[in-house]
Amino acid sequence: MVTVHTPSLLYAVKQVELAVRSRLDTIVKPSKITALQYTALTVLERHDGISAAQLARNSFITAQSMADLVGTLQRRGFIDRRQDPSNRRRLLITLTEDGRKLLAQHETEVRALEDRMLHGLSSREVATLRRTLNNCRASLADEREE
Amino acid sequence: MVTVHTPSLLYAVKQVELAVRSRLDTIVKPSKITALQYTALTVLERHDGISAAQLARNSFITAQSMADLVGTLQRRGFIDRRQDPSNRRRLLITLTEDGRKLLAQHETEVRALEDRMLHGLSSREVATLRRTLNNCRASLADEREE
DNA sequence: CTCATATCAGTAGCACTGACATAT
DNA sequence: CATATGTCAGTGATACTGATATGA
Repeated sequence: MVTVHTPSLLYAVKQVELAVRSRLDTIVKPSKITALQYTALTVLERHDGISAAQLARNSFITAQSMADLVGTLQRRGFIDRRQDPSNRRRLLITLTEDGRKLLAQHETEVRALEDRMLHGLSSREVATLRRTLNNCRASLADEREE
Repeated sequence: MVTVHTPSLLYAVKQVELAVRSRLDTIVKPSKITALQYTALTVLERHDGISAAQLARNSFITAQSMADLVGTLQRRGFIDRRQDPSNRRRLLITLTEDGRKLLAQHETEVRALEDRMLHGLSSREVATLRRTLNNCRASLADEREE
């Protein structure tokens, strides 16, 4: 019989993400959006004027997949896109007022969700988690290691 | 200061998960399975004789969604299901020899992926990450807080 | 010409709700 | 009766490949 030692940390990350998505979906469901769409809006809030292609690279998915997501958010009126003056091929994304309202609408509950996730952890442990996760993300994104 | 506090840790977890899924999909693609299917097999390896319903609860998805995944793995011959002698309604899942072979086939690369994710972290930091993620998962799963 | 960006078309996997049968 | 498990049907999202057009 073949026995394999499974990489439990890859799974631990997945587990937390699954739990977060489940809870987040419940929170934003009244607004008829998904957890992924909500998360994309929070990214756009922090990266105003980004393009869909940049967003796709940042999210480790194809430009085509991101186009779907962005198209949905635009049709729903949560984002606007306008040509980059310095490169007419690029369409820069900005949140609309409706988009910002949507984020504000769920802000309290989402923050409570994060607090719940971090329940029982010291501020030092939270800081370490943040730093460690950013490190993991950077290591996985590093093209030189491919 | 009028700064909207965005829940950056929820996003940090999502980012790492996206990166892992992207890399893992590439690794297991030659076997014509997805990262999620592979991950499910690693869970079954550690929880032999679990039911699909239990697996669904553990993964924060519906029993119907899990039935899809389990059905695929069974059709592909990676798992078997047999009636629980103590409850004929339940179907207990076990890995087949093919399932174990599949896991063994990608073991080295998947372990390397985890090592890559943890690159630059001390063994102490890795231990802390493991403990912290388990804590996050437990806090999010806790029904009493709903 | 090459590269990046955006898009269209088609396909597959994933996850949901609702309904239903069966076993405890 | 209620509860848990499994399944079927239908729908929507997510993400992929391949092809195409356009601009730097």
